[in-house]
Order: sequence, then C-alpha cells, then structure tokens
Amino acid sequence: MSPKPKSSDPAEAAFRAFVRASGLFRNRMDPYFARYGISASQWGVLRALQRAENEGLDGLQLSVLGQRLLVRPPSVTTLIDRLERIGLVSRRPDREDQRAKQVALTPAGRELVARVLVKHPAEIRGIMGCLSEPEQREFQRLMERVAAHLETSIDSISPDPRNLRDPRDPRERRSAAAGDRRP
Amino acid sequence: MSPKPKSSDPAEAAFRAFVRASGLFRNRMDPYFARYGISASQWGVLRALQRAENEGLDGLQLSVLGQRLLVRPPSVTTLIDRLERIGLVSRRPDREDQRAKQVALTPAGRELVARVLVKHPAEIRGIMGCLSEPEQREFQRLMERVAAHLETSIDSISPDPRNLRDPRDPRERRSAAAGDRRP
DNA sequence: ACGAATTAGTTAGCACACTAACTAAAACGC
DNA sequence: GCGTTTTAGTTAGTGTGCTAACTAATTCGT
Repeated sequence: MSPKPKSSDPAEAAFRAFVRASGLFRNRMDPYFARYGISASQWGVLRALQRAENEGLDGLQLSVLGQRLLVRPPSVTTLIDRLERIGLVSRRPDREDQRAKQVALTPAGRELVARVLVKHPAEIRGIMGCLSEPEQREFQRLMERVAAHLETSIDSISPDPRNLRDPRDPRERRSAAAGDRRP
Repeated sequence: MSPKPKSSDPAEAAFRAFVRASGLFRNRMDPYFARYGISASQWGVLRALQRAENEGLDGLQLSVLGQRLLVRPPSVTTLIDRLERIGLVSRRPDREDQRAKQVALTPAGRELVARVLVKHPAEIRGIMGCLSEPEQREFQRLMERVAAHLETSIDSISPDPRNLRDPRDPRERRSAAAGDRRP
C-alpha cells in the first residue's frame, strides 16, 4: 500500500484519545469506589448531597441530582433506591411541592463520605499527577471548553430533558437509508 | 469562615472537568449512534473489525476485541451476541485455536460501517471543533499522557488482564530503558 | 376558577458493564 | 506422556444507564 496517513486529522486523533482515556478512567475508578462498597455513580450522589449540606441545604430533589450527575429521572430513582436500601441516604417529602422529594445523607452516609474524602485527594493526584501543574490547568481549560460546547450543542440533560418535544428538528431526519434496525 | 478557596487544587479541578466532559460526551454520542440502530459500544466493535479488514485480517478474536475496547470477556460475549443477532457480525471458529472464535463483519455490517463513516468526520468536528488545531493537538497529547499513566498504574484490561507474564519475554532486546509505550 | 399543559417521580423493559464461577482447549512442567 | 496451569469463551446474577409510558401534583391560559 501507499503512504496512507492514518491519523492526519488532529480532531479525530484527539477524539480517539479522549475515548480511550475515558475508558481507562472508568476502569480505574470503579474498583476504587468498590472498596467502599459503592459505585462511582453512587459516589456522585453522596458527594452532591454533602456539598448541599455544606451550603446549608438539608436535601436535594431527585430532579436536581439528575441535572448535576447528567443522568435522567429513571436512573436517579433506581440510584436512590439502592442508596436508601443500604442506608446511606433517605427520601423525605418536600414541604413546598407535594410531588417532589428531598434526598439527604443519613448519618451512615455522612460518615462514609468523610471516610472516602480522606483518601480522595491522593487518588486524584494518583491520576492527574502525571501532568505538571500548568498542564493540569490546561487540561482543565480544554475540558471545560469542550464541555461547554457539548452543553450548548446538545441540551442533553442539564436544562431539562423532557422539553425537547419540538417536532421541527432541523437536523437530519432519521436517515433510514439502507437498513432500519430497531423499530 | 475565612476565605476558603474551594478549588485551589488544579488536579481536582481538572479531574472534575474530565468527569463532566465524559458525561456530556456520552450523552452526545449515544443518540448519534442510536440513529443507526446501534450503540456506541457496538460501533466500537464494528470499527475495530473494519480496521482489521483494512489490515488484511479476516476477523478478530473476542479477546482481542476486549483489549481494544477496554471491556472484559463477558461484556464482549453479550456485545457480539447482539451484533450477531441483528446480522452485523458473524462468529466463526478459529482454525488454529479450537477454543477461540473469529468475529468478522457481515456484508450488512460492512455496509453500515461505510454509511456511518460518511458522517463521522463531521460529527467529530462538531465536538472537537470548539478547539483550534493546536489546542486539539494539545488535548490529544494530554489525554494520551493520562491514558498512558492509567495504563501502567492499573493493568486494567489493555495489556491483557490474564497473562501477566513473567520476565522471560523473548523480545526483551529492545530499548526498554525509558518510556515504552505500547507493545 | 377550571381544564390543559407541564413537571416530579416511578414503573416496565432493554442494553451494557462488571465479578464469580464454569467448560473446554492449549501450553507448561516434569 | 500426563497432570497442572493458563487461556478463550460463556453463563448467572447484579448495578447503572436509557426510552416509553404512567400517576400525581402544580402551573398556565383563558
């Protein structure tokens, strides 16, 4: 074969590196949190609730949690179900909105968060420590740029997932060119 | 309390930006591939098989796919099960190893890959296009640095989880001095 | 004020990741 | 050669994500 430039496109190369790093990242974090008997997603919930406490709130609505964690309502429900079952959070009715519920840490949940937080800075540095401080800042800057762009291009979850009922989607309409797989 | 710098740690800020960008990224890619009736993971399989074809191979073992996609054997099995069920790939026995199987694209799979690849560069630029070319290259560099570091710290899946072979590797001649990237 | 639309949350059903435990074939080790 | 160990792949069971469809409460429009 002739000189076939395999990765001449910097965008694609960056894309691929991102995908790969994300996979490795997940493979690293999952066992880390498993040592505490929780999943990475569950940790996200606990941390969000702890931050809420630090801001003087005594709970968060499920919908707020979903927006923060970039997860849709049914996933939040099952996530909280399990955390409640293992006694780390509790659901309480929201006084001001009868259909909403406030989720808060239990004492056991608070204690687990504290226990994880002791080790957390070391774990984070164990991952990001391969970059110098200026590189870490650049890394952050580029990540936030991409994230901000994704946030505007797709309003995936952050604003509210269910208001996307606009039938006038200017984008490609359900290609269905050669073979339509799943109905 | 006094001035409590909440994010003075660049490592943690970078870490959080990475987590958030990964979530947004997933939320963007999932519906993209759904338009073709496949998942992002399934696309990973199809693309890997197409690359193998381009290198003259007529299939890949499940274990090789698992290493490339950073996924463990049971996940590969179910992934291939479904792709086989919808007729995009096929399993064939491996001539040289009776316990292994070769997975290859079917004509329908090949056709779908071609159809996706037409739109793929635009999709990638739609995501990475918010960065300039030099930024894309820097993004790639930092990602690969972090990935390489994760790869060595955890031998999660990439090298091969199950054969942590002993020091008598036949091709130990090379310059194993500094940073050896990928075998 | 009262019916329609929106919002909070759940349920049902599917896809995909994992670990643990299994079968079967290949590679070692003596 | 023959038994042990390793490797390829699958099965069973769990956790997390999704969409679609539902209930119940709130808000909006007139």
